[in-house]
Order: sequence, then C-alpha cells, then structure tokens
Amino acid sequence: MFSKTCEYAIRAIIYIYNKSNLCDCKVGIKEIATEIQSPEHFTAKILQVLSRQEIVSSVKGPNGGFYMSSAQGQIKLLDIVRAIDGPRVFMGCALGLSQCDESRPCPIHTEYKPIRDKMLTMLTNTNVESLATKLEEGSVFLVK
Amino acid sequence: MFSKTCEYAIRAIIYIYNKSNLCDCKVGIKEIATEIQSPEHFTAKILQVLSRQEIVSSVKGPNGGFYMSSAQGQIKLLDIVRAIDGPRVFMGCALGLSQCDESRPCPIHTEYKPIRDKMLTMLTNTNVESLATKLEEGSVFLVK
DNA sequence: ATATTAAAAGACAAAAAGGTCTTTTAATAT
DNA sequence: ATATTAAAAGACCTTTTTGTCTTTTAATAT
Ligand code: FES
Ligand code: FES
Repeated sequence: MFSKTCEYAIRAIIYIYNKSNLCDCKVGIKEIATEIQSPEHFTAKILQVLSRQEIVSSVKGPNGGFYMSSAQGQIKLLDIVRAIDGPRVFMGCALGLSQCDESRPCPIHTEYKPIRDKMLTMLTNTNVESLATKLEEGSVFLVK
Repeated sequence: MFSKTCEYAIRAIIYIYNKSNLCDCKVGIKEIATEIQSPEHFTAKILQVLSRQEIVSSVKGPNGGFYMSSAQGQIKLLDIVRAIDGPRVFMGCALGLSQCDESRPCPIHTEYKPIRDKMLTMLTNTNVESLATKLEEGSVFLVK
C-alpha cells in the first residue's frame, strides 16, 4: 500500500518524536536505523527530505542529530506521505485513468472511491503524537 | 494503489468479457490494447499470465483471440489482483513489519486494518460481470 | 498439406524504486 | 582556531517494474 520509503519514513518519525521528547535530546541516524531496522544511508536520505519540509528538525556536529518539537507532533501522516510520494497520493483513479472523475468514472470507481477516501481521512486525522504515545505505552511496535 | 500491471489487467479483462459476450466472438490483442490504451506487447504478457490461471481463455490462429465464458464473468477482482501481484496482496503490515499481527501491532494497525479489510472485501465481492454490465450501459469508461 | 493468422514465449531495454558508499558542509566542544 | 562530530549531498549500484521487439508455436481456412 505504501512505498518502502514511506514505511521507513513513518517508522523513523515516530521513533524520533518519541525518543527526542522522552530524553529531551537529539537522536543520530545510526541509532534510528538500528532501532527501526532500516538501511542506514537510505533512511538518512529520507530524513533529509523530511527535514527540508520541516517535518523533522536536525542539527549537525557533536551532540547533533534529529529531533522534533511538540508542535511537530501535530504533523499528520498525510503530510509525511505527501512529502515522500507527492501531493497526489491517494487521489488517482484505481484503474490508472488520467484522473479520477465522478462524471467519467472507471468501472470500479463506485466501489473504490469510498475506501480511498477512508484512507485519506485516516491519514488526515492521525498525527505523529498519538502514534508515539501508543509506542511509549508499549502497546505497539516498530520492528519484527 | 494497484500496480500498472494490475490496472491494465483489470481493464483488459473487463473489455474482453464485455466485447466477447456482446458479439459472441474472440478479440485480438491489438484491438484490446487500442481500446484500453495500453502498451500492446506488455498487455499481451499480462494476458498470458491470466490465461495460464484460466481467468481468460484464448485460441491461436485465424479468428483466434481472447474470450471469456459467462462462468468466467463470476471471477472476482481479487482473483485477478492475486494472479498478478501474488496471493499476499493486501494482507501485509502498513509499515512493513514482517507480518500484520494483532498481538504485536505496528503503530497504525488499529487505524489501517479496517480500511485494508474493506479493500479486501470489495475485491472479494466484485466480479467481472458486474463491471462489464456497467460498461455496456455506458455509465463507466475504460479510457481517459 | 500449406499458407496464414494470432497468441505464446523469450530476449532486451528503459525507467523507477530501493539501497550503498564516499565526500562535503556545518555545528560545537575543546 | 582547531579537531571532532554528525548531517547533507552526491555518485554509484542493484533490483523491480514497466515496456519493446523478435521468434516460435499452434490453430485453422484454403
Ligand atoms: S475514476 Fe477510477 S477510481 Fe474514480
Ligand atoms: S501490524 Fe501493521 S498493519 Fe497490522
């Protein structure tokens, strides 16, 4: 459903938000990659993109690393997914027509659109903080 | 959401079922590719796969081509998607954990699973005939 | 039987996604 | 000021997806 890139992005962001708020510190790419079991350099590139979009913050140098403010905890999953896969994600036609158009629908439009819209609603209503909270509680997991 | 391969597959199947039942004839790959606006040889390969899985039928030679019985009209979208993308499609964890596991869920499992399940239900309940009927009515379209 | 036809099969190639490694830049502790 | 540190940037590679082209196989009309 999501690209690998998106999967790593979301897992990394949840980890960073949780950890950097817990210890009020910055967290390095090496630790992130280890903890979420993702390829280190690839994850670094993804975080560069998210950093440019100000979804995550970073500082270089000693004691540097990635961190997020509590304001950034209000960022929605949709913001992350859009930053990676582009602004049109979960907007297109299921059968690849040039656009999803009510007035000229593809054969599965009626069946598909409600589901796609639920997905979009879910991504719009879910923020990083709520997910990080569940992680801190220990009721959800980022690996295995 | 679906791979390009799946998109072409579904569009091709709907076209073939509709056309081959309407005129009680076989329909060639050239016509299919033109009518659904897909790459001809690529579409041919996809239909080879679907043909091996007996989702569509074909005969070689003069007046040959692809066709589908009315029994094949009862085939579900899920059968097509599985034939192409494998049997585990829409079963995995949203965040790429090794499996989607209730007892060890990822942070978005609660939000994601109901949507994924709706998708699976939709694909299970939608058959080719119902889509082809809509196409024949002229209420839906395969191109643009 | 043979020529014709159309799908099947297979070799290739381009593009995108996923991933690795090295060099550069900038922050900061000393 | 300088050495150290860690992210940013960029070159490069691998795999998968998507797509093209040619050859082979098999059906059938003649
Ligand atoms: S037109 Fe295809 S999903 Fe809306
Ligand atoms: S565990 Fe991730 S979706 Fe179920």
